[in-house]
Amino acid sequence: MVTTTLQGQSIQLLGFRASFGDPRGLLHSAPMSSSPSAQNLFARAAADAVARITGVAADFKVEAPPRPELGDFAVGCFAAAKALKQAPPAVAAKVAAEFQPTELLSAATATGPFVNFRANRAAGFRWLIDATLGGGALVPQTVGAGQTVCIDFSSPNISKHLAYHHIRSTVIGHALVNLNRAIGARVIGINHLGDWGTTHGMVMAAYKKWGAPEPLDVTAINDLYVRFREAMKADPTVEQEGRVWFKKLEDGDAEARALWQRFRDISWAEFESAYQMMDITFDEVRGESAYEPELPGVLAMLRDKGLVSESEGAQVAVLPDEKNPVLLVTRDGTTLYATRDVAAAMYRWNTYGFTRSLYVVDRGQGLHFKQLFKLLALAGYEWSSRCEHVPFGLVRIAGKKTGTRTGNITLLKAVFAEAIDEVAPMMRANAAKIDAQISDAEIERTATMVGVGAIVFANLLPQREKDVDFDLEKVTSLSGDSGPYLQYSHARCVSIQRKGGVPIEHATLTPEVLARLGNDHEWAVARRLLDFGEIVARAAAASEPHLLCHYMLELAGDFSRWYTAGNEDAGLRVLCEDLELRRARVALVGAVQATLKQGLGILGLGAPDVM
RNA sequence: GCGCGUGUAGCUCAGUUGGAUAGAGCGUUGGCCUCCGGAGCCAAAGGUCGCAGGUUCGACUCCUGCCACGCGCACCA
Repeated sequence: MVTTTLQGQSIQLLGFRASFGDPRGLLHSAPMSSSPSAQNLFARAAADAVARITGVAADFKVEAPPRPELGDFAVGCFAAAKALKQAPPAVAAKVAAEFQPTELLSAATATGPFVNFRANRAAGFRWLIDATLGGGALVPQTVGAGQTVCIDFSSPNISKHLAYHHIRSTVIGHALVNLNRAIGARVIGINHLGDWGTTHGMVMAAYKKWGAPEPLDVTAINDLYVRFREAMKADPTVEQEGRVWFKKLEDGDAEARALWQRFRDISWAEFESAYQMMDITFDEVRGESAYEPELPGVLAMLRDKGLVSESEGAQVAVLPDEKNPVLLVTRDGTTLYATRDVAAAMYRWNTYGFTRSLYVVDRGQGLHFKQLFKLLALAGYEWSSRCEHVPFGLVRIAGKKTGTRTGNITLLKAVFAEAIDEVAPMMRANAAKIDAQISDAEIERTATMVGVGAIVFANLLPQREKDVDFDLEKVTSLSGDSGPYLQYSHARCVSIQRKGGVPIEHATLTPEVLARLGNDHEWAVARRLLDFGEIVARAAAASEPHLLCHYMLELAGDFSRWYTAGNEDAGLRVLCEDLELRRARVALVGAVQATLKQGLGILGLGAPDVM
């Protein structure tokens, strides 16, 4: 009922939008650049000051000076200088000389071609305490408001385990879901299960041929597949049996359907147990099979538009400037995944009317998506320009490519289990050291959070397009740039607040209280927090979770330096004797904790209170 | 062969639409526990940013060529 209504609406929408022609410029430039509204107030004030004093209307780039002594916000005067036909240092000097302090910015200094602004620290602390502990938000919801983003991620094949090489799509996709939600977009996270195709015919043929031990599980099903591939190598005619069974499945044969359903159910139960460990859910679990009823219509549509031709017995779509055509129907008359992807793309458009439709799939399938989007464009769907392949590099294990086809496979859950084992003893040792009462069940839960977090973070940290070579020892390493380091920082924040014994309800954090903050360590932390919103917006726009990973490490580093400084200089300690000052500092710790928790949540990591 | 991607410290990686002295982690060396939890902090050593040209006031960043490695290129997904 609801679906019908939605579809009806969006079909109208389609016609409506189509009449406006190519929306690419508008639709792509908006989400792809971090809009000025993602910048914090202070950075914007700095850019405005330069624009006002120089009289040059431009959206000046604001960055952090290379060294904090220089200032808080830097604006280079290159563009303004060009417009005014003056030397950049002269323009910078003029801006600095004419600058009048405001509520947000206290000073401006020219250093060469740069103007370095200093924030009014009191205003900075006030703003971020309101944004984290009050009703505000560090991430402006306006950035993604009104956008609808479909994200196809994880999407494993049934009848196989969730293997380690699935982790990047799963983890990157999950982070993108959270990033887009964080900026206020409506997000549909989609698990496009590989539950259709010749492969599944092979599994059925194998099952009929050899049977399998009961109770049937994914291992047994996958063994059938592997055995079938072996048999194919020995006798190529065996392959035909698989094709026959897939044809039966597509033709609606009852036995084939029942068998397929069983394999699918068993597989999904297995996948779900792994997703649960990562705390991942999907808004839509819709396999390729779901599009099967629509395929004849899709093919007819493509034919009507003159896009289908025959080649070597198969039906293909020939694309301009492409060496190979898109295969739509095999010579056996069965469909291929490109056909189903066309149907899925149309379904998503008709159902959701997306602003962006992301496919978080490994780089090896770049050609497939390039051709898919091209085909959609040829078919007249201008919304194909809103579809984006979000590619990522290979996962290797000990330098070797992984995957079910290469036989080099490591189960995701096995990797998690090893990481958890690695972490658990330390959790127990720490529990004894900490005052808090911790039950065994709690320790176990935290060990899972930290072990899984280590693996998740390690796969998010490098840029998407880089290959990652998996090394268990390194991935579960807890020191340095790791998920557990972030989680540890969070636990320390909670611990300090717990021991603080001072209330930090937002209403009690008066200007007088916050005025007690101000030393360089405290400010370094605050200054970092001010960047959170822009980082999240940029990571969402670029579909690059690693931007947030690196930011989180820097935030945790700033925080660590602050509380370590208290070891040598008692005057810097958060839990100082002066209760008003203590309250102000604990509030800042609370702001850090809230931000670490939000950031960890976006990345898909838990934030333990003790660990 | 064609296409896509990657090349930054011994190793793993950052480097924000071209901008200030190219930064982290691991490892190495040396410091910091009567210290709010040492999964931490500080310091030192370590770089022809693959190579060669070009554009620019300015290039790790943009363009061209080359080299190395990886991946993809018709009936699997």
